[in-house]
Amino acid sequence: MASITEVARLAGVSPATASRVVSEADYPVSAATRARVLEAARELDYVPNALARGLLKSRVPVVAVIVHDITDPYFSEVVRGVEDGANASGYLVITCSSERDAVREASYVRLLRSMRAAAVVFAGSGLDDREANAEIERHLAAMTADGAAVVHLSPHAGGEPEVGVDNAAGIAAMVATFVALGHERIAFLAGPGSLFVAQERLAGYRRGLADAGLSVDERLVVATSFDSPGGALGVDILLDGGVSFTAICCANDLLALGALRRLAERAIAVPGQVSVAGFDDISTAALTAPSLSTVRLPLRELGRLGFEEADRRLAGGTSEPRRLPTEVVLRGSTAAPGSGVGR
Amino acid sequence: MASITEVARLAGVSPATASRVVSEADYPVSAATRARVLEAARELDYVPNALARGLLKSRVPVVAVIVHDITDPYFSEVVRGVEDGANASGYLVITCSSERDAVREASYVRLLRSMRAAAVVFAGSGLDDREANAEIERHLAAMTADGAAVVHLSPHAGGEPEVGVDNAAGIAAMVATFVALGHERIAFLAGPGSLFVAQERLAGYRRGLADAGLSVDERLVVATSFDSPGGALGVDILLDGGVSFTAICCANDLLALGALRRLAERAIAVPGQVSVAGFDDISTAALTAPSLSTVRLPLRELGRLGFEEADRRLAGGTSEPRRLPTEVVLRGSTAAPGSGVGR
DNA sequence: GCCCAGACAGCAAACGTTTACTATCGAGTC
DNA sequence: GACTCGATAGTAAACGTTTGCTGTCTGGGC
Repeated sequence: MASITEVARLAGVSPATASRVVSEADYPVSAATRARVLEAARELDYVPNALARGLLKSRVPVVAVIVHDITDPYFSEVVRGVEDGANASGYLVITCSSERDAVREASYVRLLRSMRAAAVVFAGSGLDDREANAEIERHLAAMTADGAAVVHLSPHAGGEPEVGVDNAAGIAAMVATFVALGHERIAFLAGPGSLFVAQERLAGYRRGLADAGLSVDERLVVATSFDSPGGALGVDILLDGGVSFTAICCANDLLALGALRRLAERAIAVPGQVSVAGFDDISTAALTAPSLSTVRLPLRELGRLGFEEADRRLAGGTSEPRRLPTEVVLRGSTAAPGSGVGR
Repeated sequence: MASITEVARLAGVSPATASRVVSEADYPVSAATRARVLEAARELDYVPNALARGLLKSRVPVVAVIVHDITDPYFSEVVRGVEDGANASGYLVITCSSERDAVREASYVRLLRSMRAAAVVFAGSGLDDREANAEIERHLAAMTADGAAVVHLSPHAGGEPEVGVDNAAGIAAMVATFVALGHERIAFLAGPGSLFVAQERLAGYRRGLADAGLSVDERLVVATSFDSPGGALGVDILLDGGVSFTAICCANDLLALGALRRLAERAIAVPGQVSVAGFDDISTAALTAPSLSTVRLPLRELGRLGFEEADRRLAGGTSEPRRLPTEVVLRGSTAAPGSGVGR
């Protein structure tokens, strides 16, 4: 591959001048010289070496997004949002999927540090591993000290996200919607208690019930994994527990999808007997039968704002934490209380 | 951030020696010296600069995956497969989403070239843009000449994929399954004719019918976009066309999901009146009601093998093109012919 | 007692840029 | 006519590694 030196030689100028032309530096170069350099660059199919450039500037125009699971629609939507912003600003986006393994997350962060990535955006909440988290914090500290930006989009061990979503308010709004429809016995599929987001959403459920003057029946709160098998399992636990309820509120859509499926398998009509609602509004939520009522999160915008926050920090700015609003979306899976299940 | 020079100074050795220790070079270093260097590195929280290293080796341990749309489960599953392989071999995976825009794809490839990525894996098939494709080819040529690996997982303008899936055989098998169930009037939602994959799948449909001694009714073949709105639109076109059929075979699951939804909206029973099948077996295919019969593609394995092929090429090896087998998965959306629709 | 090999360590060049500093030149200023 | 200044161009250092080459030292073989 041609280097700037060769371009300079072909154009009959010094590497410095060639560099000033191709990197569009703010430095005067005569029109004639400029043209000759450009022509030489074109002829040699010159593409600047980002490594050499990055080595000098100790930063490479890359923003990394760390997600729990790239196949989870929640995350891919956020990633797309980050890309929207980043690409418009000339950054490349690296997506790193930790598979919910803190050690893996740590090694990604280490690699990003070693590559001098300009920014790291954490899309998911923190994981549960003291040692790995300590390593991550060390790397992050070094990176920020070096001028890189770090942004969280979910609550994490270090505290509040710089840009986030009001999880608790969202769930509370869904609960209020159920109550308005006439439901009083509302179950909650909570996801794993170790996840910060799950904790916030559970808190929203409690708050929603409290706001409506209803008390929480702990037997109706079940914690499983954060995916559709977890939803199916949750329904089994609920049903086999025998406690009565007319609605199931889920901490995310994947749980709700699994719940819908298992309810169908166990011949329980939705929303005839039981209403179901999810959270996130992933694209498949509209495709199920019945279609899923849920709480829409502006995921793509969350990602975009996450990038913008990073960009602002990169430029030396700063700002207040920000919480994006959510919106209840009613579809086919919710209705006034039906016959319910349990005694 | 500490450099190897500082580590060397703290350990009281030369940078060369320090480098040989931390990079685990095949060069003798006395145990005592080694220990001192390691200790110094630990103390300074030293992390090697991947840019400097890459500049010297003119390669950075990164493999890039180029996808059409990161939110499409097909692609995220493939990406995960690539990650499986790459992470195990010490590579970082960069995911680049072209949004089906060849210009954007070209600028990604250019950036990857400038960053000296070790390998580029194209997950989706080529796009339709002569000029952008020419630029991409130029970059790719330079990269391969420089020792990088390029792997395609789908048919593209340059020819057959190095590792791929037997699309035509998969669709043909699905058609054969329909025929075995007793269907003779099988519609096909084809996706955009400009996509190579879509072309292969359409060919599979034709072959499947031919194998069964059935002729193709062109009025039952409808080309739309490759997503769920496309599926809904396709159903509308078929239904409004008034031509009779008892089954719909779709070129991918997203199409089938959209079709299922629209059929439900138009009160057509699945599989009571019409059977539906998809292609890909994305995870939501099992979550719909009725659950979707489809053809399972080993997407994750496709990604993993794609990485392995790249790895092999990086090591100077080469190999024959390879086609992965598919498998028909029967779920709730297919049955023996029902009353059908149309006259 | 001399020579040689092998183990170990350091020097310095090289990778491809960018940029602070210096040099040249012509034009305007007094 | 000497001086200053702005516009251009070039020189060389620096970013952080790796590695070929050149030593130095120790021990063993003769």
